[in-house]
Amino acid sequence: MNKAEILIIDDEPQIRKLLQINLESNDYKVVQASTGKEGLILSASHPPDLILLDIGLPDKSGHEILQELREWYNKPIIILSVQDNETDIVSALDNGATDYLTKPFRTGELLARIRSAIRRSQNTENNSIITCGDIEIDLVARIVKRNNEALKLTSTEYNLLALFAKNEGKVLTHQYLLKEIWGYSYQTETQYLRVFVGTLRKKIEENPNNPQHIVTESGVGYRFQ
Amino acid sequence: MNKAEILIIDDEPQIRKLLQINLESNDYKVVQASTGKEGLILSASHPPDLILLDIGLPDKSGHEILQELREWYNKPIIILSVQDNETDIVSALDNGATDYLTKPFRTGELLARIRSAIRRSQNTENNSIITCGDIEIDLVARIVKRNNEALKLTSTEYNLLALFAKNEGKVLTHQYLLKEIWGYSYQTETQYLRVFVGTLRKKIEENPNNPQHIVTESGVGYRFQ
DNA sequence: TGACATCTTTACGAAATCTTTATAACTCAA
DNA sequence: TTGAGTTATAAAGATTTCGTAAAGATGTCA
Repeated sequence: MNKAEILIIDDEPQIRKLLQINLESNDYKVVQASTGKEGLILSASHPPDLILLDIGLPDKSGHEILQELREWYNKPIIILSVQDNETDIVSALDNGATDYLTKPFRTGELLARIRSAIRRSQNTENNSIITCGDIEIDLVARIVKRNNEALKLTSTEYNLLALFAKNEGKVLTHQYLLKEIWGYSYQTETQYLRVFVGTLRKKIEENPNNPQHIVTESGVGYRFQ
Repeated sequence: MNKAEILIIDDEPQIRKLLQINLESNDYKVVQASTGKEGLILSASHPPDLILLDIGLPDKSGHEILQELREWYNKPIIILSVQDNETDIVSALDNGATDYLTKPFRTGELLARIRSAIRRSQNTENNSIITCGDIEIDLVARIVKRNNEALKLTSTEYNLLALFAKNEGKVLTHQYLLKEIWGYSYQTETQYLRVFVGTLRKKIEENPNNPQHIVTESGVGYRFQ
């Protein structure tokens, strides 16, 4: 199998160098762009398997690059952001970013997220039965099983869980979840989410106080895994 | 035994070719149609054992084809859909689709779903008698027995029960049930369902107050098991 | 026509679910 | 350690959905 190819779009040479060394030593092929414009051209001329995009770029803001990319590019885009900029992260996720990392990041985490994003994008097939650990969701029969035992979920609980499962491993923002389940005008009702995530955890988690499936991403949203 | 025959209705030649190669190498006979209209004609002149239907067809929408097919064709119809079009999938299932796959799909999964759909349809076909716990339904003779004792059901009650039994374990939405039993224009008359489910439960359940066969899925529909 | 079976409609209490509120627990940085 | 911001949990209140009985409507058949 060929090496997976990763495009880095970041204006800081040190960061690019650091990423390059880490990624190449883990058997990825690396392409670099120091501006958003250059990144767009490179990705169009030879689409990479994954893009690492700094959201704080100087020429065009990273957000614009993200939107332009997403008009045609549907492989993973992982956002790099300085810490303490949750608004950036949330809006990037809402605009189709696959995942995010805050600088400075641990390389172990970086590699793990890259692996997971690439794996998911290769398994694009969208099952009508989704299995995730001890949880199994039959989207046609509308049945959820845990350790092969059927669970009783209300309609909203089921819809929420199904949405999570279809986006396994990916952070879903509060806004996105609310919009998908309750509708456009409910995007501020985050308390609904807390309540329903709570009841779901009671039903699907071994230990609801230490959830393994529905993980909280504070300030951003939730992640199902 | 003869080869099972599969009709592909899809406007993209590459997809048809891909499917054809995979299916033929797994000992299915393949017939192809590039438009919905052609598919309807072919299926009518020589009914296949299973239909693969692209929901995003150009001439008539796949949804219309599905509806027309389901007026007389009761073998499996598996929907092919592009990813991320949940509304399409849900409405296809409501209109009687057996299962669905999103493009791009892994061929292993495709074959598994085809096998499973054909197996199920042969069961209900050859047996013509569906057994479910203490309930036994003879679809040819239109006779229902409970603990080997014949039950007296009205025509509507029987139709409803037979529809449930053919979809054992699967949640059937109010919409779907109403459309199948009463017709397209009755999709909002959920009260009919309550009344008839009530009388059915009195006849087939050990304890109608705690139904084991016809389970209600609040806000969604009912499930037979 | 009238008896009978069946279907449709209405009404209302019961049950399930959703929404809201209150409060506790947690997290992170000053 | 405190305090602001965020999240979790429980429980009360509101709303929706469901089940049942029964009355009215329709149709069938002798």
